[in-house]
Amino acid sequence: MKYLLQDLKVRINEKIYIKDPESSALGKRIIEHSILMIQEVGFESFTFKKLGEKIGSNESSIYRYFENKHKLLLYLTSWYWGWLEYQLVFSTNSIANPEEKLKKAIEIITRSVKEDSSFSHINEVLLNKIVINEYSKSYLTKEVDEENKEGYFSIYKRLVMRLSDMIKEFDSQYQYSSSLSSTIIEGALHQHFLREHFPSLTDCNKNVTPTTYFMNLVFNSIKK
Amino acid sequence: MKYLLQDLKVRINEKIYIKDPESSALGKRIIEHSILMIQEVGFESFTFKKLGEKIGSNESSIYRYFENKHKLLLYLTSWYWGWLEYQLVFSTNSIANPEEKLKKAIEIITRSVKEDSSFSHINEVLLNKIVINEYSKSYLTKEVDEENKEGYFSIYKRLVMRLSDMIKEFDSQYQYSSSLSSTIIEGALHQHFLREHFPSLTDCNKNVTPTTYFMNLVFNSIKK
DNA sequence: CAAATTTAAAAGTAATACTATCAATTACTA
DNA sequence: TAGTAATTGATAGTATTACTTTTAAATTTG
Repeated sequence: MKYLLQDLKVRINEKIYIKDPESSALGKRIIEHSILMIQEVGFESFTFKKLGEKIGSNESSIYRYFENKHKLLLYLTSWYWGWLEYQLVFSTNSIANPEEKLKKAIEIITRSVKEDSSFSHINEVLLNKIVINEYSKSYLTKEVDEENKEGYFSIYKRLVMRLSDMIKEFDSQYQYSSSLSSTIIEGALHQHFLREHFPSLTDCNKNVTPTTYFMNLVFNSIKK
Repeated sequence: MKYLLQDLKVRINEKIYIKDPESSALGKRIIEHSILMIQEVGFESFTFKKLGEKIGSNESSIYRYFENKHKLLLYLTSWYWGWLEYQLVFSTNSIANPEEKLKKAIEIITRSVKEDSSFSHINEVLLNKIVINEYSKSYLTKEVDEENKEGYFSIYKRLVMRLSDMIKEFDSQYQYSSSLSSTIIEGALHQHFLREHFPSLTDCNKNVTPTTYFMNLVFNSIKK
């Protein structure tokens, strides 16, 4: 898997950035250290000025890559969903049995990332944490409809639909495959968050993972 | 119901505010118009300065009630959850049958608020929309653990636990009542949001409500 | 090697998120 | 009902954020 991903580039909507950060050393440094910094101080306290200082570069240089930090968040989270989508497709592609396939899909989507693997400048473990803590903020805005029209969320939407399709393939009678798919993807992030910060609101802990819970939920609720 | 709620005051953790907004006319105007304004411009663009202008009062006067807009959001959402909890308890209290009780609970928690009812200065319909769009932002912060310790989320937690208890009452064998409860409460907000902004990611629409979906999900997944 | 592009540095602007001071108003209390 | 306390409004001020602009130096590319 590692090897296969080596040269994969996640394709991000070009309107999200001004200049492709993958196209230069500075761009890659911006991505690398923005992940470290957002994880460290949180998205609210994160600024381009601080990031500039950290990477020994100037604020204005960063603005030539991203219009603002919201767009950078869109970039990072799009990258994450694209990376996850790749894993999903790669791992389920060869599975013919719909049940097995769906099981594998849920496993990949709900597990937490524990190994920083394939991309030199992108730490997927931290990026996973950023998605858990910050992804909602990228769409819970007044501009969501415009940005959706521009296609800023298309990778995420494609992922939800892929899982939805697998649910339908497993049980063509089930009526809520899209809602269930979006519930799993969003709900998994939420359960990971609760496990960390509100343990009394979840049954997930050291032993029980969100994967266990969602696997049980899905396979009990459909195809009875 | 309306009449019964008339004199109910939702009890909010005293550390959330500096001065109780229920204790003065100005305080009530702050609450009333902050709801209108946050709904109108979104939480990010909302400022105490703008609110002051709107209500013909001074920025600094608002700061005497709330430390910052984050605390105000905590106040508003706590109030909402407290109000919802009251409805839940009131409506399910007399139901003895665990299945019926749970059904009623899910209905109350997942429905959208369509009538501005009981409190003169609080518009519950708009507040419901604010909770859908902004609630996550109140806990997806670096300060969440401290604030949780201070009890800022206790009403919400109590609500999740109440629903969790009802699930357990209905099926004592089910192992994930807390996770399921938190999934329903958070997931309902999410499905309402998707219905509005990402219709392709949900099966909820004009006819199918989040209530329909969650009712199906819950009663198929437990007590088989 | 020259031209084009990219980056760094510095300075500037408007808005945000407050804090402090003081005077005017209102409320409460003896 | 006068006196005191509490509340509010007005003004001003600070530090930070979220940018934009300009210019010059460095780097890349053809």
